[in-house]
Amino acid sequence: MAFATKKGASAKLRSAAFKRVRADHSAELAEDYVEMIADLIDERGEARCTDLALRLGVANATVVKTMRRLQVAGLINQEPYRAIFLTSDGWKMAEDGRRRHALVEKFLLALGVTRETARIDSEGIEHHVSAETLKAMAKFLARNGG
Amino acid sequence: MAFATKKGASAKLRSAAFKRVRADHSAELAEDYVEMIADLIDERGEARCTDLALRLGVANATVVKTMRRLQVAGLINQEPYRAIFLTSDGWKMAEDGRRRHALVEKFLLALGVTRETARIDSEGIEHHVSAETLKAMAKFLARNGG
DNA sequence: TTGGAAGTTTAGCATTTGCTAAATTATTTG
DNA sequence: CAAATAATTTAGCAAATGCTAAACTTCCAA
Repeated sequence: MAFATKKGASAKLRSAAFKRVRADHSAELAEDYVEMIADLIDERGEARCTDLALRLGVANATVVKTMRRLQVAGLINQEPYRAIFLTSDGWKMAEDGRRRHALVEKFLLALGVTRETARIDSEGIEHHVSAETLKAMAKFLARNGG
Repeated sequence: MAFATKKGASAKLRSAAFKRVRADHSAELAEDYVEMIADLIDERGEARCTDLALRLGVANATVVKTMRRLQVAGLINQEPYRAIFLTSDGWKMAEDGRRRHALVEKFLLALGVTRETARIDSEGIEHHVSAETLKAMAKFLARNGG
């Protein structure tokens, strides 16, 4: 090591944040898919791969592959060539996501950004907001006409 | 298609947000690495793979591989077995990241979360905050003792 | 009831991002 | 200065996430 400075302890603390971000990313995609499946079921009675692909902006085959992973993860159920259903774990995740998403979006609106920006930014932000920060956002909303 | 509902136009709009998130993710890693290289150079005079690996919580070989990509992207310069230097593009990215990062972290603190949460959440959030939202955060800070 | 359009799946590929183990180079020290 | 220690690189692997093209089902309509 070129410069013998203290490290180790502080570095380990620091690295924890990055590890959390990396872990978030794996969960993130599952959450987005599951949330959208829930939306489709509510809006039109069933969720189909094609609709998912269209809304997420990915290819059909990508959705299919992801569905297999989600099934293995116990979040959805699907028979070949049939519509997609959420398991109870899936519904729980979807509803958690929706709640968080809605709150972040409302918060951004209350902060004064445009509707469009709130919609886009909340999509990226929602997965990285801890329970504590979420609570602080809720408190802010309560104070500022949520 | 099972239920003939309007789609297409609204779906394309919707999918844009997800596409932005996916695009953000590719940039995100580069930004984290570059920002940390800048920190190391400022703190201790040079940036070494080992220190990066320690702080980011990844294996050494992972850093090396990423360095090659960053070099191809024109963000860093490095001779074999030597320290890492930022190009001017690299410095620009690092400074952008630092500014955004610091602002988001201060904003979270002003919102009332603990120091630790602000540190961790800002790490994940900073990459998904648009210029407009950033400006709104700055305005909030100006009003609320930033 | 059957033929074609629409939807789904499979196969095969690429990239990113991580890992461990082994080989190589630099540095420090006895 | 040579041996030991530390740092770096290479090689080879794996998983996640994306793609296109081709094959297969399903379903509606003539």
